[in-house]
Amino acid sequence: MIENLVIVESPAKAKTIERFLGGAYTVKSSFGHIRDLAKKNLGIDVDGGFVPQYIVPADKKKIVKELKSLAKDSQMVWLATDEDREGEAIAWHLFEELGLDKDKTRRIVFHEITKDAILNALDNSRHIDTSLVNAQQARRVLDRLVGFELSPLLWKKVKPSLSAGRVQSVAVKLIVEREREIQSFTPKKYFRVTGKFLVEGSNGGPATMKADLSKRFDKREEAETFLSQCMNSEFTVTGIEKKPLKKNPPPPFTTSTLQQEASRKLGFSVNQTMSVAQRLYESGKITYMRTDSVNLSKLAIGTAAGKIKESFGEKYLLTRNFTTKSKGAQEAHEAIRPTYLENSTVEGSRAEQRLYELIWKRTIASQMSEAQLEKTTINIAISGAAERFVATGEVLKFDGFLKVYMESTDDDQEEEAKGLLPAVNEKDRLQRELIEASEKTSLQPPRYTEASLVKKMEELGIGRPSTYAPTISTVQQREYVVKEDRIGIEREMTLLTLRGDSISEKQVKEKYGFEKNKLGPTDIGSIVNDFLEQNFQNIMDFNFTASVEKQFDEIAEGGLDWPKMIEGFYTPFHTRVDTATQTSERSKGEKVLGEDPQSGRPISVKIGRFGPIAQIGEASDEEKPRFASLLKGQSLETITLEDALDLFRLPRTIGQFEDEELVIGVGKYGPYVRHKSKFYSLSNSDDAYSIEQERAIEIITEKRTQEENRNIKQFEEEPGLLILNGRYGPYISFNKKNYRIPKSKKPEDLSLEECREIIEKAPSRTKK
DNA sequence: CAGTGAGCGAGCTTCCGCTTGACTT
Repeated sequence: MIENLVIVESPAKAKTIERFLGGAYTVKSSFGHIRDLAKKNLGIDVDGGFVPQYIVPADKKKIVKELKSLAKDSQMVWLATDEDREGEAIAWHLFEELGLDKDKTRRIVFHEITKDAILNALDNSRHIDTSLVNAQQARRVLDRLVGFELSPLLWKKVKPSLSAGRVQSVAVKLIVEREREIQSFTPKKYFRVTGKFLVEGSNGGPATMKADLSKRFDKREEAETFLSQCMNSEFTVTGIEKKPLKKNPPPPFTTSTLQQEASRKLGFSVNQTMSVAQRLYESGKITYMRTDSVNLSKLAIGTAAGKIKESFGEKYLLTRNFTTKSKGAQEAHEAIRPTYLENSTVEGSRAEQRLYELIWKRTIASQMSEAQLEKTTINIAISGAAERFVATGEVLKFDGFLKVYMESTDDDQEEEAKGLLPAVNEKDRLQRELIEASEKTSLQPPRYTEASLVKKMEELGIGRPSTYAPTISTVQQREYVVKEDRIGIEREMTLLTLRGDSISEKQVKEKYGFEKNKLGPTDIGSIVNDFLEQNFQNIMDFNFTASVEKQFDEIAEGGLDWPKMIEGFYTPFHTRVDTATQTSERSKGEKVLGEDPQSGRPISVKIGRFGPIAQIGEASDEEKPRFASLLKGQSLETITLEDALDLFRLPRTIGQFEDEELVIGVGKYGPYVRHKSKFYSLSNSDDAYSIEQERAIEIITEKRTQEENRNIKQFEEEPGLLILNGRYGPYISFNKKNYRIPKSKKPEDLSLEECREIIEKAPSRTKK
């Protein structure tokens, strides 16, 4: 007989709690939800008042069986699932599925895993909150209806295996809309003027002071006129202003902010962040990593305070509580923080150590005093001109929390390092060293990163901490969205410099549009988005989730009947699905670009069976249409008639080499040159349309020498063992497996014995 | 490795939100 059975959601949590409670309590976990809607026929009896059909999924049968038998032997069962909508529902499903006795079941909740919080929870048990459970059922049923009615519609109208849903479809929409903003963006050119003035430095020697002109010029002529005006001007300090500035530390991490900072500071993908955090959590080093709360337990704040005093002194200590600002936060857990704040570092993999350190610093910083800065602004008047120069500088008076942590931003524009300004006095005449007018362009909106998309979704109240990473993966798996690098372009900008009595001109190269690991829509992504926008505007509205959430809240408060709410949504929704099924055409993103000058037949693009294609002529024509696949980086939306025509210029013969033809084409793996029926990939900088014989031969010979150099060493006794030169340097190849060569050894000097030893000692790859 | 681009009409795909492994490379 068990005295007390406590059921929580997470096994790591169960372990900790059992330690706190001791022998009279057995703590087990449900591993999340134990029941879900059946997958057949929606899993909802739509006509019978939206009655959900719940089943225990195959992978949950074992745990349900185990819990059931434990519960039977227990005097009291404590349902200690999270205190939010989902947690309440899990408790209810447990109650139902385990066949619990109402008199021997208690519902308890706590927001932090501390001994006090848990003991306190045991003293304040309650019953299952049916209204809250109903709100969850409404949420679940609505998501199923949307997902399982829209997805099959897409299979019919666009392509099999596609999907749509309340969350993912809006995530894709964000990406599609941003891309369109970028495509329709016209950069504005302007000239920014900066001046450098000679002043006396702090050590008495000469120094320069940089100042920006208060005005930008749209045209080069205006900038030039201004520079020539300055030739004879005097520059006088007309005002010095000093302002104190305070900076507060950011709140401790939530899932979303952790993903953002790990992306910016450590270059982690959201998936990577979550799996590293999971390992830290499982080994007891951090608190739960899926949370929307910025709250810290009293105990944690106390430990942080002690650590701060000890390491930095009382001056650096300022404890505070943060409150959440994000929409729909349910705050069932604490913020993400180290379990033991006294440990500033931990053991583990490099990734674990780095992420832990980030979490530790952020948590500690959140309880430190504000940073104090002094901002200085110096105004400089120009005789004979209405504009003025402004120099700004920031001096750190007291570092406060900045001693341990500085938050990063997504801003691509580099903040110029502003330091201390030299000491100048009002009415000082400044000597001009030079004045520059440099051409700039306004920046296009940035594409989303995984983490900045999560941030946006959180702002809109779409998705939950446990779903951010999976959603980002889903939209990429469906091929609605791709994560890729954009090389950008290099362009020339004009730089005008006034020095002495002359103005010189220079062309400066500047990179534009370079982006790494950014998200962009695919053609399918855009087509699906437009199809959904056209037929289901309400669901695609960024406020859809917020408005249904409001209704879920009413259900949770007992003021609204949940099947009624669902009916109100479903009736018009289902009608729209029916209409779209009957009336809307198949969406292939077809678009006529113009006419083929040679044949006069129309040129169009669309999604074909194997992806986007260009087409000359129509299927109904007597003469069959000609087809060509679009190249990587081209899209239905942006391809021009010229680009499409170019596609039909391949394959083409560009000359001869060793008595055989050189043919340029584009295949599944990109552009290639074919020679003697062998294929050689072109490099990124080669252009399939303009590449010439000479360069093609170069590519071929390069590849040949590379292949010759591939073999470093071979052994007669063991012909299957090779020492090869690969992309990442020399390695050993044996039995289809590759082995790294220790840096201390020279690959060409290795003996067979040494090779065997390396193979023996190679770590098994399944190890974490 | 380097192509295809109609529809014979099987049987499958799909949601969001809770949780972890069990699998590969």
